[in-house]
Amino acid sequence: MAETIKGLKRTDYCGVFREEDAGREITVFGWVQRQRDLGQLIFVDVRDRSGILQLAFDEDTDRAVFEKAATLRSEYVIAARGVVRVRTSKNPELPTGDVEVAVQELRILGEAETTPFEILEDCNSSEALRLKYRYLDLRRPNLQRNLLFRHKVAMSTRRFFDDNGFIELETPMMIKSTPEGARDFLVPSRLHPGSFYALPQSPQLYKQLSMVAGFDRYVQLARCFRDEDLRADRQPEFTQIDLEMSFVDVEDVLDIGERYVKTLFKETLDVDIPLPLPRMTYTEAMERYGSDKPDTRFGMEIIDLTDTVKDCGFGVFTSAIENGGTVRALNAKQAATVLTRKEIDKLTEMVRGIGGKGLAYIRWTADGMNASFSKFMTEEEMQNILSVTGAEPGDVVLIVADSTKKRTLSILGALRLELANKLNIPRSGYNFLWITEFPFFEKDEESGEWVAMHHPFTSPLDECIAYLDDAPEKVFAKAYDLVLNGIELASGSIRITDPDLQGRMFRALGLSDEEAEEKFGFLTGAFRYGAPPHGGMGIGLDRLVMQMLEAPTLRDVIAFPKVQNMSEPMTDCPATVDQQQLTDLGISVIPQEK
RNA sequence: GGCCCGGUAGUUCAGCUGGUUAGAACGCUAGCCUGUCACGCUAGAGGUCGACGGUUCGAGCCCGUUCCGGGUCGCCA
Repeated sequence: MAETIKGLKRTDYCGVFREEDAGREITVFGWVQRQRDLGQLIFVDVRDRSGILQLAFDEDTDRAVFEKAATLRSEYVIAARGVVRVRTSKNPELPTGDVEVAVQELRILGEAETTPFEILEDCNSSEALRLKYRYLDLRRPNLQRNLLFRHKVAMSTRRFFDDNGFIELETPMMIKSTPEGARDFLVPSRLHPGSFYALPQSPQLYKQLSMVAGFDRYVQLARCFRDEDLRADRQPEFTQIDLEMSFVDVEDVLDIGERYVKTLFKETLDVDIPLPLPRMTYTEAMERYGSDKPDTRFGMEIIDLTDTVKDCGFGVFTSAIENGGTVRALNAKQAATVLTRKEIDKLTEMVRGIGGKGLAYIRWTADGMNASFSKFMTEEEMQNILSVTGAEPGDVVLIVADSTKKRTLSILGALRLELANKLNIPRSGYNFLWITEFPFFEKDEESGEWVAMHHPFTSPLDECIAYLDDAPEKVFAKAYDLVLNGIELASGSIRITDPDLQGRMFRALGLSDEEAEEKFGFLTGAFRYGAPPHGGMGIGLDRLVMQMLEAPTLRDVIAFPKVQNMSEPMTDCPATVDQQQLTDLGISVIPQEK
């Protein structure tokens, strides 16, 4: 039977005690990390969120207290009152290792069964098990640290934006579904059978309306929802630092964004981020790194071989070029020992898996040079490739040819990251990069139609408006992403506020006036009553914290995350509901075929 | 939905070419122990080898199906 807390008040957290506290009478609460019973002497490590403190029970301890200490087991919740004293044998491993508490009063506030896994810093139990007992997993010091750090990030964020005149508004969680983009989570309406709310993918439209409403600067630590498959860096439910500013252009938003990043990293990590952050246009990022979120902590940039090989004898290269494509390469410096034929075959498989036709290579070892296409090339043509790629003995040159430039580049972008992993290229530090001037439209590979790359409220660059109707490929957007070490951290844009331009935008995307009115009439309607020019962005808080802590997955920085099949192992949701609940909502569930 | 990897005590794993009663470490239980701190020592308990079916004299091991978990691609304006 557990004892009560009556009459006890905590004086300190466990982790704070040092030698100068000796002699103090204190009371602590916590969980038993470990009990070491030496017969006439018992030590108990008690743990709370601040750390671990040793309790000591010996010949001077009251007999009843001593006997109670003997019954303590791991993870019991206890209260201890006693006097801090300097240890006879100190433990340099522990911040509190110079002291211990001679316990005068001990209470067992809650007993504990043997836990399914040990509550240890380096727990090697499977994540599946730990997620089922997430409340135990969260007791581990590393997750405690991660979530306390996340709290500090959130506090620093709110302080920064408050200091800069932003107002936090709460936008609704039950909104109108707009089926463009990611799939919405739907919430049925009882009062309107057959009608549904959606959970927001972002507060986009509401924050724009708050600009129309005159709040001028808005920020929100906003929960967002997307019904798409999970990844290590993607959860269906996530938090965005969502902001919007009136009377600004691209420069103003980037300025706030980078001053925020600098302040945050200084306050929480004591890391200096030099400003201004580097910038690169989307086109340049694709050409150099084959990605719109390049990891710039290492080089290995993409090399253009199109001119070099356009007249060569290798049909794979020349036909790609003749079909409007391109030939590009990576030079994996000094990789010949790691990239054996077998490894290159694996890379070829990977390339095929992501839509490439194949992978040509030159492997230059001590035994000489071996190229997959050498028999199609003259000596001079080979030499040209070597000189353009800067190849030297020990290098492996990997070449992709494809009839579309975008595919060539993105395959090499993926290959570049794979190579960095395989070759263990050192990557450290925090490399921020703004990616600017995104294309406005992209061609859907299947339908061949132009679709908006961002949401349709993104403003084109001023000088591109002229091309809107006739040359969509020439239209670039006032859109920008913030990339950190190859991960997209933030994304934003300057919005369209001119109703005429917005109408042209919708038409360019194939939306009829009626459809546009039906879907977004409330927004375009608002813009007819005086809309300030505005823009903003959303910063992924979870990803930001994950990067700052160098955590391998988002699950390490979210208290109660979902797993790959979008369930939560602890509560076992989603789950079926009572038939009556469905009836009330006017919903019948179609049995799913296996 | 496709592909890859995995599933054996509470936990992490080992288990040979298919062959007796499936092992180890940690944890757990009990006893001993006055300076431990991953305490030590002694003893003990603990298993539907994910599930189903097949091959075989014999299956943890081979085959098929299936379930579960992780990663990845599709997807994520």
